[in-house]
Amino acid sequence: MEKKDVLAGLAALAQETRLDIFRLLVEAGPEGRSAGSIAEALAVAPATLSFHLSNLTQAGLIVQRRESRSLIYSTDFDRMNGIVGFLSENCCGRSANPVACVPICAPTPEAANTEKTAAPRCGC
Amino acid sequence: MEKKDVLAGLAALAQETRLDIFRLLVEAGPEGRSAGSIAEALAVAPATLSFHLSNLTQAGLIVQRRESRSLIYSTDFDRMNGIVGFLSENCCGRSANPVACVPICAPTPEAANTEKTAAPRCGC
DNA sequence: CTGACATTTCTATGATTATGGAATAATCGA
DNA sequence: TCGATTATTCCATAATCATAGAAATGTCAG
Repeated sequence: MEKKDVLAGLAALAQETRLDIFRLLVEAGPEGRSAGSIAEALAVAPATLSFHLSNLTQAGLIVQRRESRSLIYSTDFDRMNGIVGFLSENCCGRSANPVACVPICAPTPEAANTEKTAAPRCGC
Repeated sequence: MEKKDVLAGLAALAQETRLDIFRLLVEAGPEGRSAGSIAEALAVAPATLSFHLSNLTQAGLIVQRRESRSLIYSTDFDRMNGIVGFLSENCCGRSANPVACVPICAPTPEAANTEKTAAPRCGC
């Protein structure tokens, strides 16, 4: 994960409407939701929603697929995890006080087993 | 963790200089670094650095303490974890496909034992 | 092909943010 | 107290971003 990608992701999430959209899609899971359904749920004007969806998509946080006349959006969990991993990289210089930094973000043991290429995480 | 706090945190991190500062402080751990040391490491003008440090502090991501003439800054890991937790709340409607959302951010088993008031995390 | 629907792109406006020079404030050794 | 050190606040300028109306695009049913 490169810094500019992380910056784009954080900038995308640092806006109330987009944060609402993202959380709605996290909740929706892999099935996702249509643009119209999101617009209705959040009471946002279509043009405004489209602007934000485009922003989130360019940041790589969500992906789009077409289903008939609707465009369905869903979150890209890998990208999200990459951003979190970037923030905790080299935590405490990879040593020092474990109390302070262990919680930041470590995969669960089950997840670690099935994981392909995990980004470096702070386990200190 | 309230939405406005999460937004402030994300907005603070969504800026290159501040992201650099934050990561430097994550690496430094609980000991932290002085403003001057940060300015030198990142080659940022004092007024500009101060602006960004103030921003990060107001967002609650870093804390300040005085040590003689220097102001020492260090990260607030709890706040960081709260933000990550907020992003993954209600992941996949608390059920559904575990493959998709498990990795987002779950505390390690050891951390879970010693934890006081953990924010809700996505373990699906 | 036509009309209805779902969503995006275009465009203009108003609002927020980053930068760094200069001045100010806090701390400390002599 | 004086001067040096460390860092912040003030200020003006330049740049970026959010919003939503109107027009355009893509999809489909009949």
